[in-house]
Amino acid sequence: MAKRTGEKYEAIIDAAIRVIAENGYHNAQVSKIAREAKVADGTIYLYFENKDDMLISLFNEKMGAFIETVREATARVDSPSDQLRELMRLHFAQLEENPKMAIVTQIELRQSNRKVRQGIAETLKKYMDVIDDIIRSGIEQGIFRPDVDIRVARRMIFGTLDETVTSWIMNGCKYSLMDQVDPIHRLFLDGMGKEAPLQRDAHSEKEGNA
Amino acid sequence: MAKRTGEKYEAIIDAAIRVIAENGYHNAQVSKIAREAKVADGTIYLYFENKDDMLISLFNEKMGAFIETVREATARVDSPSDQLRELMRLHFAQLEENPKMAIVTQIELRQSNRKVRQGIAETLKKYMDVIDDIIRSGIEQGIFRPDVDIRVARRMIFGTLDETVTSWIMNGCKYSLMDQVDPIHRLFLDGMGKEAPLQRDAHSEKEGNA
DNA sequence: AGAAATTGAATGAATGGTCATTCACTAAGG
DNA sequence: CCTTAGTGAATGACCATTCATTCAATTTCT
Repeated sequence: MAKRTGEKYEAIIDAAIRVIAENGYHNAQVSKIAREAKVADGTIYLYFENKDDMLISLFNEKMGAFIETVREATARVDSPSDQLRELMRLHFAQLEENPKMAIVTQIELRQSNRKVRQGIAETLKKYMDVIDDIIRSGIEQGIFRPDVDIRVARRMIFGTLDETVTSWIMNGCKYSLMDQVDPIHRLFLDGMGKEAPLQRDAHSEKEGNA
Repeated sequence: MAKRTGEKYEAIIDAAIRVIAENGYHNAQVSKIAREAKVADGTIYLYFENKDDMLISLFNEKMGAFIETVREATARVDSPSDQLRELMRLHFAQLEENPKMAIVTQIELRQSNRKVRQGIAETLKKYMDVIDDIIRSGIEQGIFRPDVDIRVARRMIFGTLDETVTSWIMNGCKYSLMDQVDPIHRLFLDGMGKEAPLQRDAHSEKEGNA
């Protein structure tokens, strides 16, 4: 029971993406997905344990492939700064190319229940690890400041990409995400502050505040 | 019909926060919220149009008050850099102080349907405006680089704070959010890159890339 | 080869459980 | 005695999941 491959397996996953993106999570009934996949309701249960399992598989299948792509692409680049840019480009490209997938992962799947979110979290963790690796080698190679906290930087990077995409979707996918790569990359590397060493040292020296 | 004030009104909202935080959005039945508020199921419909309306009111009520606090606090500070720090401190303080509220706004309410999210978006927009104002005056006062795109910077700021809080919750609220204020603030202002003007100019000068 | 038996993928109507919402009723205050 | 706030059992809509049934393909038998 619950085959995890085959023509119908993929047809169902792709249909689920379309149905969820078009109708929203709460209106994505199993029967609607089945109809879109040109399959009977019951067939879905030959390929997935239940609806949750289908959603988790959907995410892991697509996100897993994406992470592999990012791993390969960043491995082909030397500078961690460029690796970061490459990751951002792929992140945006992937979602810009496939807005329905973007809607599903950025908006709709976040409405899922605890179990689904747990199944998703594991895969997401792998993406975080890719980001961590880039930051770590940036520090080791002396490209990034040695005192950046990897976890803090990772949350900034992921949080910014995520918010950028969410906001893009919420505004109807009108502009190009790819145009944002360089401004964001610059912001990550150089910050928004004017070069003013004195001002900066003032903060980092006193540290404690009420 | 649908009074939007009174003792019970607040009791219901507070009960909803507790029930949703403890049971998750999908197990927060109206009857459970009513019981927690020591009120009959039907009473909820004297104060709210329907369940959605209750959730939207919950968010707007609490978030609205928070935004007002931030507005007042940042108005008492001159430097946009410190205004930004103040906003971050309040953002983290508010959620650290009230983890149940944090769970509801960061995790559970994101599972709501389209209508709820729309109701929420409007209030969230006001928060974005506060962030925009800080960035804008930072640029005007020459504290921030004149070429930062306000929208890009805003998404970085909000996205980072949001991801930081979500990650804090997902890991069981074990560490202090407040400790993150300075490292993040530093990252926003100075970036993660080592001071290397030559490297930076390389990017900003050529611009286009395949 | 042809007939008969077996398999199991696929079907989709029926089921059962869950909840948001309603409304006929009660109680308290003026 | 009338009004208003509050009650909670009953209702009805919704939907994931099940399972008896179909049917095409494959295997076994004569």
